[in-house]
Amino acid sequence: MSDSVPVETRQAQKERTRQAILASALELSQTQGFAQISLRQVSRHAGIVPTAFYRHFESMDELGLALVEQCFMTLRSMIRDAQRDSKVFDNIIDSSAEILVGVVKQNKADFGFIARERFGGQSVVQQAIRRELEAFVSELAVLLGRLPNIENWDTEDVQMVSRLFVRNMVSNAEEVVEMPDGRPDLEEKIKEGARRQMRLIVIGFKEWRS
Amino acid sequence: MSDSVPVETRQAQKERTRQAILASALELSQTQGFAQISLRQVSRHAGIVPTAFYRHFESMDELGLALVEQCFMTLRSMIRDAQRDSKVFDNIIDSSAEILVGVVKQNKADFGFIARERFGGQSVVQQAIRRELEAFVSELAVLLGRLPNIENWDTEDVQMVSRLFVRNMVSNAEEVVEMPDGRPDLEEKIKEGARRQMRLIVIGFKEWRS
DNA sequence: TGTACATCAGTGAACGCGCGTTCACTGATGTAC
DNA sequence: TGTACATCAGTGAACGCGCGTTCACTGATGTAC
Repeated sequence: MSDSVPVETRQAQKERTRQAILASALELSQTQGFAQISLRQVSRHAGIVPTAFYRHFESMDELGLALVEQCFMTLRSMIRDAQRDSKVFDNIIDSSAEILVGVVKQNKADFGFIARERFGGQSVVQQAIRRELEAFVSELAVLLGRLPNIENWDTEDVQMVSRLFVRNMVSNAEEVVEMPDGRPDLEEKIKEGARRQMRLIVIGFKEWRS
Repeated sequence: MSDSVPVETRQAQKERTRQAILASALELSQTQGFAQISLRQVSRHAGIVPTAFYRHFESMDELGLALVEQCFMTLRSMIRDAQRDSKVFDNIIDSSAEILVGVVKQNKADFGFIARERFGGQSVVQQAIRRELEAFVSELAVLLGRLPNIENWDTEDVQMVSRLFVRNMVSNAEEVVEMPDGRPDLEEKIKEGARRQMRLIVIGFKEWRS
């Protein structure tokens, strides 16, 4: 291996730095909120000089949008996995609560970002998150519309229930994110709360329009 | 009226300035979020010099806490009025939705502050809001516990339902706050959504524990 | 393969700016006599 | 009532600091021959 053979390609090194910037921004925004962190802080944490930041993002706004995209990919993959999981068919409520709490716990940073920056963030980031959340409500509405009790509802009602579910999902995610580490008792409590809320809503389904 | 007779007492003038600071901070945080605004911006908007700020608040943190208190007073007075309103007894759901949308619309700034700073704000402000919201959930739980369907539930269940209501209240408040002015159609849609969500939860009450 | 040139991620100095906070001050309001 | 002093909300200059952004640069990686 001579000196002229690079250990890593230029492209790979650039990608590594980009990921370092994204990870730094996500970590720093956990304590302070994305809108409060500076380009210089992110760069410092990522181990580059402030001017090098511009090789990857035009501005903090653009970095924020990249983070939104990343966090919603995590959220979407959660739903995809839940759909594949056969246990979900046997017991929608319990397994949904289980999956929700588990996935959120594994991805606190991502879900925390969505919950936190949905309001209070920079307006560009806020708008992006709201757009994504609204899209997510519609996607979930399609899934819900296939369930036995709901298949004959009109579109607006299904959309409303979907919104109710997403809201509670976000709220529960917020709780898990706030949860201190190493407190399985609290985790179980949140899971139980999520289960009860969903059961309450589902019971409502049956009697709806009566 | 001689020159030596003051038009306004020193104390009254000081209170006026304090209110100007609070109002300025509330207005400025609507667009940027409280954590993003500076002591100098608030002072400028209130028509005083930055150093005069310190005559009223020790820091921006203290100003934030004062705003939290102010906003929750608005929220509590909403509930108090709702309890007094006799229409509420005839039709809890419809009149609650009506009151919620109406009051929030009249106090967009206050409710917006709570919704926005609950996450993403400075940590002191965040903590204060969460404490107040949790207290509010408990207060509402006491009221709910007196309702016919619920009076025999165990405490935790009532607390959970109360949390569900408060969450949806906050979510609906968020929607009203985001609502552009002069769109009665949107307002009606939110009101209708709130009505449906509450009805859904109330239907769940009846079948609970079945 | 070796050489000569191009690319471009990361550097480091420099800039002007708004920030929070300090300090000694001013002058209207309030009070004691 | 008038006078002399105390109080204190608001002033204005000054400070050091971190910020975003500019610019010319460096030197390893990539490419053409």
